[in-house]
Amino acid sequence: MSLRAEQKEQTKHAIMNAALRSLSADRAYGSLSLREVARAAEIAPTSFYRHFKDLDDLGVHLAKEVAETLVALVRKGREQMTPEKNLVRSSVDVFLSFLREEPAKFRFLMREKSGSSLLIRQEIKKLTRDFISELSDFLVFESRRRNKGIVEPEIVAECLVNIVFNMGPEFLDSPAEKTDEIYERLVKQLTLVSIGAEARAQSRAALRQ
Amino acid sequence: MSLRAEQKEQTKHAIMNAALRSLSADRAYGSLSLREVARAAEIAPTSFYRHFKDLDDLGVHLAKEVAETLVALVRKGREQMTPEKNLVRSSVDVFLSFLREEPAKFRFLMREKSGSSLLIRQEIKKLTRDFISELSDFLVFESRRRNKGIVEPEIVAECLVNIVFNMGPEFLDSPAEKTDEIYERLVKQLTLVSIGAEARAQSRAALRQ
DNA sequence: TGTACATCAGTGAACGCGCGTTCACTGATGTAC
DNA sequence: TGTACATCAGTGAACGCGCGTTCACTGATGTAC
Repeated sequence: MSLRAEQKEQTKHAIMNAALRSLSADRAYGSLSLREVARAAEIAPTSFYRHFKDLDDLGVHLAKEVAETLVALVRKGREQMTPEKNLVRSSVDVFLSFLREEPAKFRFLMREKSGSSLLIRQEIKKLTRDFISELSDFLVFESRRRNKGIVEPEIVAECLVNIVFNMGPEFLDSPAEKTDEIYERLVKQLTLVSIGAEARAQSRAALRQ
Repeated sequence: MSLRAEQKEQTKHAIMNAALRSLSADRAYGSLSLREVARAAEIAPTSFYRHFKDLDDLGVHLAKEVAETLVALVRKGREQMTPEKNLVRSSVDVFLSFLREEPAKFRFLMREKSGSSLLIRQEIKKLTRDFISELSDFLVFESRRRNKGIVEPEIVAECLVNIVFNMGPEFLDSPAEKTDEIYERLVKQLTLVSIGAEARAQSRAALRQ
């Protein structure tokens, strides 16, 4: 890549990071202004247009970056998985490390899931679908390894992802002393679904015999 | 109530309804302007201040109105419940009628749950807690009536509410021919949790014997 | 019931401000020979 | 390697616009006697 292209890429990422930084606890993406982002990225407002069509376009790129982070997260989760570890707890741990490392990305994801921009919402829907389908594959893989069956893994995966994502903001907003309680609540809810899935698989297997 | 007070109340509701109307599919509450709401309510921008401190204040009042609607919803659900009806399906039906009748209120609820205003978010958190606790009471009541146990009903209720609320936007955004598929997916997920809850209660009961 | 005064919901003009976007320009980087 | 030209990331000035908020005012409604 040429020097010029490298510098351009740098500025582009400076803009994206500036936008993420601006999305602190009390700001929705839709309330950011182009000038505000430019100021945070330390460029002239007009320079913004050299990299993105408008704020919507930037938002879509941010969503794609979040998607990449999530893909890496699942990979990390799979690697850290060992036969003796509790499936639910270790998955929650991986998710929590994501929350701690990239709170802004997670907030962006949750807020803009139902935010003002149609394009961003579509991108996030796509990313969520991909994440659910990854988890679904993983569930099938794990249930085989443990010689258990699983019925409709996509439904189970969607359920689990919903629960985990929904608890996320509560984690970020709560003081440190309450996170343990939320952690246990999250584990309990996921276990509930996991018990339900197992019970279903067993009754299905019993019928087959 | 005096004539003047009645007229004032009318205008106040005109403003609230105007705000809800403006929250169409692609608008976040945070992106509404005071002048825009005033225009929709057919009053002068300055008249807004006779009823609300600012847009945040209006948002909190909207959240309280949504809370009232939800309370009425639960009451309606309890009334429509008959011994022979499937618990999950009839609850979903009640929820869907709310979605169809008050789409704007539901969208407001989901969007501002993680929206830009702290005060509105707190109000919605409170309202959600109340709703979950209502459902939890109902679960206890129903499980007693059916001579079954239930373990940690609040956890189960929170789980169910998460799942139902999360599927809501998908309902509203999908074309009519896809709603049946989403309906079945929703029922399956809720059933999963309900099976999990039952399995847990049974194993708990077995241990006690 | 009538009168004189108080209240207050609703108003229109005006303010200063930050916004998104356009435009023509600069000057460093890249390219062709 | 040196030269002449092309590219294009970044810029500063300027535009018109809608915004939130203030203010002094109006006139219908309410109240006291």
